[in-house]
Amino acid sequence: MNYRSYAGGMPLGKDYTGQYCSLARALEVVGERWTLLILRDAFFGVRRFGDFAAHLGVPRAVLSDRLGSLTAAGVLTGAPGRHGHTEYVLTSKGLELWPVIRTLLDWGDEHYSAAGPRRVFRHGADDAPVTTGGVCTGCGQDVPVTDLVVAPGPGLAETGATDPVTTALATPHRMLAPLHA
Amino acid sequence: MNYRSYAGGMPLGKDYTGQYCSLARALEVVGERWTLLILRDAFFGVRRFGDFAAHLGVPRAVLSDRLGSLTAAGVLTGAPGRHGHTEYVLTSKGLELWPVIRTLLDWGDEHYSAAGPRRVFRHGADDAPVTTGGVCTGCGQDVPVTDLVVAPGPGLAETGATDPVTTALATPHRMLAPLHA
DNA sequence: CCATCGCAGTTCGGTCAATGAACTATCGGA
DNA sequence: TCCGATAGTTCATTGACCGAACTGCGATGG
Repeated sequence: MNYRSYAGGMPLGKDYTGQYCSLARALEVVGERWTLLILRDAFFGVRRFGDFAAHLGVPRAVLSDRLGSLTAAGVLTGAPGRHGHTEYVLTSKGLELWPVIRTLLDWGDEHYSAAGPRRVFRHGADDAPVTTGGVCTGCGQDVPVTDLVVAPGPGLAETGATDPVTTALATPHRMLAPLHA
Repeated sequence: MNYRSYAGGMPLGKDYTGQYCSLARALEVVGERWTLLILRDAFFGVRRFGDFAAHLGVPRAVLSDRLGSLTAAGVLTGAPGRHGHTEYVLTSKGLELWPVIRTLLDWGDEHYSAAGPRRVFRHGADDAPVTTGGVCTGCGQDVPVTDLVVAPGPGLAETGATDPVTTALATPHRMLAPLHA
């Protein structure tokens, strides 16, 4: 059986036909090159095509394709924004991907960042660190991603990058808050 | 043996140069096509080249490349097995990827499996379900992946597949226990 | 001791996606 | 209406993926 029929075609050539596993289904949606990095930026508040392109260095054709696939899959929604430009915002289905990104991020910090985490996450309410599992070490509550603040960690190196996204992320920042207010 | 060496070049065309983020580093290791499915099978106890190939339907050249990359990255280790064949086993670094696979699996079950989870995970000691976060709903303990039992869930469809891995996974099975005893 | 079998991994030609640069389209404002 | 900024497309090149066939090796058995 061929699952190329979700929403008018799987993300180009990246399906896993024959795998009857929810991991395979999930990877058909978020498993392509660049996709999780795009979503990470979306969690950080990036909403505009040009900001994704500048921050990620992804070819514009690929970015266009990925934003379209994610929108078709219901992970992002393309709302008309302030100046007539489309704004790509995470849906509730997309927000549920946060644990995936958080666990991968932590694994990368653990094994590929000798100087410690590159970014740290705190509870906006009491500024205490939040564990991988999403529990605030201060108040003990389960913190939804909308209440998280991301800040530079000890392992974050100077990059010299000057794009708006990198600049905005150099200071603590509430997750999902749009970079362009 | 074709281990595309990690020193002197990231895994061909799959690097994310310029991204100073641990997510990008992690994706360079586990973000390529098929890689997470290979690791999922490794958690399920698959250790042999032919079993991976038969269960996943991945081209053998790609499988060979991925197993080599993962071994070079220290996620798998290639120990000589029973009959002179190499056995690919997860290292401790690889075991730490379980939360990543578990969260993705749950997201896929949630959104792409109307009949419920395709597989369920229980605590081997008391047979109670274990949450996404790894906590046993029976005893409340944090259950390491080595103490998990995976069993078919309500959403698991009949596939007609007859390969050894699919067959072995049709009944409850301790995670990481080798399929070929 | 040699033939055979099963499994591991490589080779190879065709196909398809990623890349990067240049180009076009569209909207808002002066 | 003209202009500048941003979004998204086109296109030739490069490289990864695919699938099938092939090679090589250790174990088995007559």
